[in-house]
Order: sequence, then C-alpha cells, then structure tokens
Amino acid sequence: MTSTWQETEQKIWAKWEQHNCFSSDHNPDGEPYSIIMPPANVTGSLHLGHALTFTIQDTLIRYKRLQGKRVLWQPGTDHAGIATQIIVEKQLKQQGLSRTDLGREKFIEKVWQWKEQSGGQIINQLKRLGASADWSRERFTMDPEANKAVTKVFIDLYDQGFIYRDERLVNWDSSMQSAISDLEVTNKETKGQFYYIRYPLVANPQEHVLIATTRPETLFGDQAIAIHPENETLKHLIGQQVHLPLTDRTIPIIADEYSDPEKGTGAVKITPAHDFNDFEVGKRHALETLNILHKNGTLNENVPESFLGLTIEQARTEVIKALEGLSLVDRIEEKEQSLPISDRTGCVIEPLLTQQWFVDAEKLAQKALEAVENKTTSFIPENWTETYYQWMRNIHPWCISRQIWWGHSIPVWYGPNEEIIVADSQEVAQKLALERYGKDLSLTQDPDVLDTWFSSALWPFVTLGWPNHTPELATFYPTSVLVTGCDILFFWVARMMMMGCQFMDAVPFKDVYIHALIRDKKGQKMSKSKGNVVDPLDVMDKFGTDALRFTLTSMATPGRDIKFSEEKVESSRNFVTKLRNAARYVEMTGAQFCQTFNAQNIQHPINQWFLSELSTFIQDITNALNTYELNVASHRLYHFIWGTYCDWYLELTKPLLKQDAFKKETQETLAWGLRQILHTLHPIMPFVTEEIWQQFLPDAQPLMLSSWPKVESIQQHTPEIVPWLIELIKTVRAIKSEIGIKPSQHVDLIALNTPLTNVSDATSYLNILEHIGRIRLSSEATNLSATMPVIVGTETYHMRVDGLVDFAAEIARLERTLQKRQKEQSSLEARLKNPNFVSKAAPEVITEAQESLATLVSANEKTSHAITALQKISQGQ
RNA sequence: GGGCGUAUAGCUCAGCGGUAGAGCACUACGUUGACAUCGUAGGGGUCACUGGUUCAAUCCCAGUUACGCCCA
Repeated sequence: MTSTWQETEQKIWAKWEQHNCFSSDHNPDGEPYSIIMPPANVTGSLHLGHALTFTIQDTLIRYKRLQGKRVLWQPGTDHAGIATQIIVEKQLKQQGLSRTDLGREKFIEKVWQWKEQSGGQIINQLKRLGASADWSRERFTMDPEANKAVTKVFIDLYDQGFIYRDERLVNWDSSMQSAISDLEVTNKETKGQFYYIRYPLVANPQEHVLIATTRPETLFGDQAIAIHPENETLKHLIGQQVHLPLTDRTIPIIADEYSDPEKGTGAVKITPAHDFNDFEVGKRHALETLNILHKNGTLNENVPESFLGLTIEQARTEVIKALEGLSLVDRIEEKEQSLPISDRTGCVIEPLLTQQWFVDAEKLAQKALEAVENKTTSFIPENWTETYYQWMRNIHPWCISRQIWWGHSIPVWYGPNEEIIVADSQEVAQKLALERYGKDLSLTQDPDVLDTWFSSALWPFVTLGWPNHTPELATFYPTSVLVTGCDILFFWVARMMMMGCQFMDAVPFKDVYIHALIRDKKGQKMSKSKGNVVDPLDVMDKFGTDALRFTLTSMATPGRDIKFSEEKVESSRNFVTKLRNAARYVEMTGAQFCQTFNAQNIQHPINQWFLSELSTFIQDITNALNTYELNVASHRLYHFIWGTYCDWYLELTKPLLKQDAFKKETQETLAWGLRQILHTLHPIMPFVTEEIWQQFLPDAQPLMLSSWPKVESIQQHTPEIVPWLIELIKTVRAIKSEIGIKPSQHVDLIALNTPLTNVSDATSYLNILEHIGRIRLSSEATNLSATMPVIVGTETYHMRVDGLVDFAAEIARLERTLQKRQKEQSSLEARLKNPNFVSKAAPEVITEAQESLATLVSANEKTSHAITALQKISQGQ
C-alpha cells in the first residue's frame, strides 16, 4: 500500500513533462509572475526545510499558473564554494592525496567531475516533491554566462569605487586557511580560563600592572595596556611603559574608554592584530599591528624562538609555564567565555590580519535600504523589516575574497609592485599593463576566488540573461516574490537587494515572504549530530508527497517555527484518502465532468445550497493564497472538502439521486463541485488532484494547465431550508445517542409546523430525512407524553419513542445546553441594559446583540419547557 | 547590550475588541453501497501573571515571569 506512492507520482510527473507543463511559455498574454528559486546547494540533499520552502513556492506558482498568469519559476543550483571544496578534498584524502598534490587546474577538474556525477541530486529530489519550475531553464552559478556576469559586476564595482583591497582583520579558518564571512562564525559559550598576569613597570620593575586575559599566548602581539581614563585606582599609571614579559619589548599604558573598569582588573592588554576590538583601539592610538600567526594557525617568527611553530593550544600552556617561572602569573580563574567557531569546519576562528578584497557595503546598502523604507519591496510578515533595517544600517565591509580554489576567480592581475590591474581576462590585463607602463610585464592573477554569495547575489538577473537585454529580463524582472527562511536574510536577501538596486536600478523582488524554520517534534533544531533529522524522502515514500506538502502548508503560519511530527503527516494522508474515496463515489454515481455546467440553472435547494457554500469557499481560498496565508487556505480546504462536501453534501445527494427529477442536475453538481475542489486543491496537492482529474478526463489537458474557478459564475443564493434540515438531523442524532437508541433505528417525528409545508418538492426532503436521519415525519396527533422534545431553532418537535428510553440522560443533555445558553443570555441582557453600551457601541453591534438575544430567549424557553415536560413524563413512569 | 518573537484544551497549533476553535489523543456508540486511513455523538480551557485604555479585553497599551531566535 505504502510503496505505491512513488509509482503513481512518477506517472503523473511524466504526463506533466509530456505536456510540457513546466514551460514558462504558457499564458503568453498573461500578467508576468516570477519567482527565483533559491539556488540549491549542489552538495545538498533535500531536507525538510527545503521541502517547506519549495512547497510554498510551488503552491504559489501553480496557483498563479491556474489563474492565467505568465509564470516563471527559475530553478538552479549554487556552486557552494567552501562546502563543495571540502567534499572533494575529503574524497582526495581517502586516496591519500591533497589538493596541492593535484595542483589547481587538476583539482578544479576533479570538482567539475564530482559535480557532474553526484552534484545536483537535490534537483531530482525537488522534482519528486512536485516542484513545477521551468526545468529547461536550469542554471548553475558557475555557468560560463554567470561567470561573465560576475566578472563584469566585480569590474564595474571596482571602477565605481565600491570594491577595494585592504589589509584588515578577518575571520580566519586555519584548517581551511581561508577568510570566512562573519555570518559563518558562531559564538559558542564554553568554559575557559581567565589568566591574571603581571606586566612589570619599566620605571620600577618591582611594581606591576595586573591584566586578565583568556588568551595569554597572544601576549607576543601586545602593543599596549589600556586603562579607562576615569579609572580612579589605575589612571595614575597612564603614560608609563611596561616590560612585555618573555620579550625584550616595552609597551605603553594608554588611556582608552574601551577598557571597562568593572571587567577583569580594569587594565586590558591590546593586541591589534589578533582581536577585533583591539584593532579599533590600535587605530585610535596609531599602534602597530604585529601578527604572530602563520596562516595554518601556528606561531610565526614574530615570537621568541622557543615558541615558534607551536599551535595556539600548545603556546597557551607554554606561555603560562614560562610566566609562572618568572612568577608573573597572579592567579587563574575559571571563566565562561564565548569562542568563535567556524560553521564550516568547526574549528576555532582566529582574527587574522590579511590582504583581502572588500565591498563597501555601507555605500551599496543605501538604495537597498531605501527600497524597503519606501515599500518598493515589502517583507511578509512585516516584522522582518526591522531586522533588515537593523542589519543594513550597521552593515560592515563585506569581505568577498576566499583563499580557496573552487569558485569565481577574482578578475585582478598584479604587476611588479602588487600594482592592481582589473580586467576580464589575462589578455586584457596584459594590454592594460602595456598601456599603463609602456612595456610588457609579467602579471600574476590574484589566486583567490569570490565569496559564493557574491555570485548568488546576482541570481535574480543573471538567470534571466543579464548583462544581455533578454526578453526574459524585460518580462520577469523584478520578480514577484522571494520565498525563503529567515536564516539567509543577511547572507542572500540583503545582498540581492544591493546588487539588484545597483545593477538593474530596480529591486529584485516586490515581496519577500519569510517563512518559519522546521524543528523536530520537541522543538529542537534538526541536526545530524542529534540524530533527529527527518528525511522528507522517507516521509514521501511512507505517506505520499501530497500528504507531506499539505502538512507543511497547513503549518506554515507566518512567524512561527514548525514542530514537525509524523502524526500530522498521517492525518494529511487520511485526507488524501478521503478525497480519493469521495471521487470514487462521484464516479460510481455515473456523474461526469462536463464542460457545459451552468450553476444558474440548478433548481434543487440542496444543490443550490452546496453551490453557495462552494462559492464562499473559493473566495476564501483565493483571498488566503493572495495574502500568502497558506495555512488558512489549507485548513479551509480540509474543512470544506471533509466537512461540507463529504460529510454533508455527498450524503445529501444519496437520496436525491434516487429521484428522477433531480438525478441529472445532482450528478452534474456533484461532479462540478469535485472539479472545483480539484482546481483549488491542486496548488497544494498536485499529484492526487491530477490523478483524479485524469480519472475523469483521461484525454484532457492536465489539471495543472486548467484554470482557477471564477466565483461570479457560481450561484450565491442560500436556501434556508438546508441549514434547517441539517440542524434537525444533528439534533435527532444527538438525542438518539444520548438516550441510547441505535443510530440505525428509525423514529417518528411529530412535526406540525415545518418549513416543508410550503415546499413543492417536499418528497426529496422526506427522503433525505428517512435515509440520512432515519427520521419519519408525521403530522398525526398523538399522546405527547410518550415523546421526546426535539428543539430546532425556535420550533419544538416531538420524537415518538417506544420502549426503553433514558429520560434522565436527555434531561441532563438539555440542561447542559440550557445552562450554556442562559449564561450567554444573561451576558447579552446585561450588555443591553448598560446605558453606556447602548449609547456608545456601534448600531450594528447593538442590533446584532438584540437579535441574538431574541433567538436565545425563545430557544431557552423551548428548552425549559422541554425539560419540564420530560421531568413530568419521567416522574409519571 | 540592541532587535525580533512566543505563552490559548492532555499534545501540536489557529483565531480575534462583543467571554473561545481545529487536528491528534480521549470516552461512548456504530459495517446506512465512497471511505474503519471511516462514521455519529460527547467530555475537556480563569486564553501565563499584574495593572491600564474601553460600554466591552484572550485580543490593544504598560509592566512582570518563563522560554526561544538573531545581531554585537
């Protein structure tokens, strides 16, 4: 049973492909609607987060396609520089090789080979999920066209002064030996030691300044001791020199507000080349930067020889040992400290002074910031706007160079004295050099590559053909909406905004829909190390893709994380089954999907009632999808299909179909209703809806290319008799259940005054009551003392009960109802008696209150009477 | 330190200025020709706490408590 999903889904997918359903050429005259798919990481495989984000996108795309829009969902993959390089390097390592053994060119070749063979499996997984992107337009961030665009962007930004090279502190991952983004560093709280060290004063070596540090090994790079200028106990030392232990250097004691008198000893060592804060202090006081680390994280020649080549950990132990030998360690305390860890390799990040390329993000951010301020681009939910502002207004220079091999090369060549020549090829660079220096020079290209996000930032327009002026670019840019999780808001969204505003002079998307993140059942983040990862492919195998998709959309409430559990998917799977069974019923009645249905011609109130329910339903779904409320849409679909369509309408049609006069129109309404359900459910559950569609219309064009229902063409008239009928059946069922009569047992209902008296086709209702409610209406006068009261609205009917009946249970039930309603009644009465309410509340609120009070009073009277009557009967027994 | 958020039924979560809803779980009954992956009926909540605004607060405002996420 469970293994059949995959097969059915594959067949449907094949049919879609056969009909070229994914192409963006459909509806050529429609209004353009486009979504850029966040490029999936080539190294990735589908996880639940992907499943959520791509289900949302696919739902929107399918919805808009049905609405007749000209849609483009642009797919692709991302070369994921660091991640991919790490994977390929690992593979090499298994063969006992390193990338340097291969050399750069051979290594890159290997990466391409890997990409062709095992990269991009996620694309097939996305197809399994039903993603209806225009797969013929699939792009890769390392495509030659993309590379040209990246190069052009670099050169243009350089020429316009947005890109510069500088020696600065960067986050250095010493296992990878590359700079990484601040966004790829996580600070982790760990237990560490706080070392109190004495630095002897030059003027009087017997006296010391006590400093506290978590990083004693960086002492060799110290350039000063800082004391807060208003630190009463220590400020007399400012201006003196101290002897830097273990070296023959002396360093000054300076005044700087960075030193917090409350923290540590109030005196803090300043190591500009190895701490971001110290770097700033150093700049303020024109201190030198002395780098003491090799690129692999060991100590370099700027430290005494005995420490040379030690790792940081070793150096820490050795430095403390040496200082203890000199009696310069005052004490060591345990201390919580936050340790910067590389998200990529898990190793400790060192701030390291290196030459890197930077984007002046502050300058580039201006237009991107304004675009959100003036609502050219809006965030959904809105509160992300504040987070975006916060980051954009405090943005740091963006370090875009990486010391790895896999990625877009930096289009820069260096002349003899590291003179910079920016050009899109070696030839051009040589030519420029010749022009500039008047002679042929040997140039070397910058060995670094660009941050992967630099190229992804261009994705919205590069995938559409930029820098060429393609028709796609003209049609689909700016894109309609970007759908993504909040975790890449800064990495990607902000940067696309910057690049789009800069190079297209227009925002890359009008809306940014930020959805929740997925957690496990207990609300914890899913991670391989915790072993709580749920594989969406397993879920799809077990419950079907539609069930997974429906689960995800029904839980996609903006601004709230999703706790994922299998039980929910199970319940969605049951929903799929329910729909299948309903379709089977419709088929069994002989109903067919016909093109000529006209809702206005439908005569029977049951069918009219259903059509009117259907029309508000479609309106609701349309509204919900228009406002990205996929959870609202899902719930409405669930309750309409299960509750209104299956539980009531289908049941009501059973007796109706037996009547020749209404058989045909009932069949038609039934089938047409199902058809509208398929259209509206299709964006969320594409497979089962398509399957049923083709069951009814095997030769038609796929449901995927059909059209969204129009509410105007549906009858809006609501016959009141149907709610009365439903209410009557429900009440009788409740009474039966309460007093222990089997649901299947027929009962007589003495009803003198019903809406049926004025209806021409009363037979059909009597049939319904008989078949669905097991109720026979009777107007025979009878001894009311052997009956149960049945209150429907403001009328009381009498149910004849023979044999053993539990009057007490019914009295209790009625009393429960009465109690609840009386509470409501008195609250309404109190409100209406309150002069403030009557004078201040809105007139329609007052009218509404008066009306509901009147209804309540009447119903409560009926109920009280019924209770009294029952009490009398039971006493008389 | 700055920003954002959450607290509603046993669980997971909707909702909203007019005293509460769903799914799952639970209880009872049930094969009426779509469906037991089901049907019918039912039990279950001081809407975290304290103030304020209002004719009216679960909802708006302020504070408190607890928990989460992001940035520094």
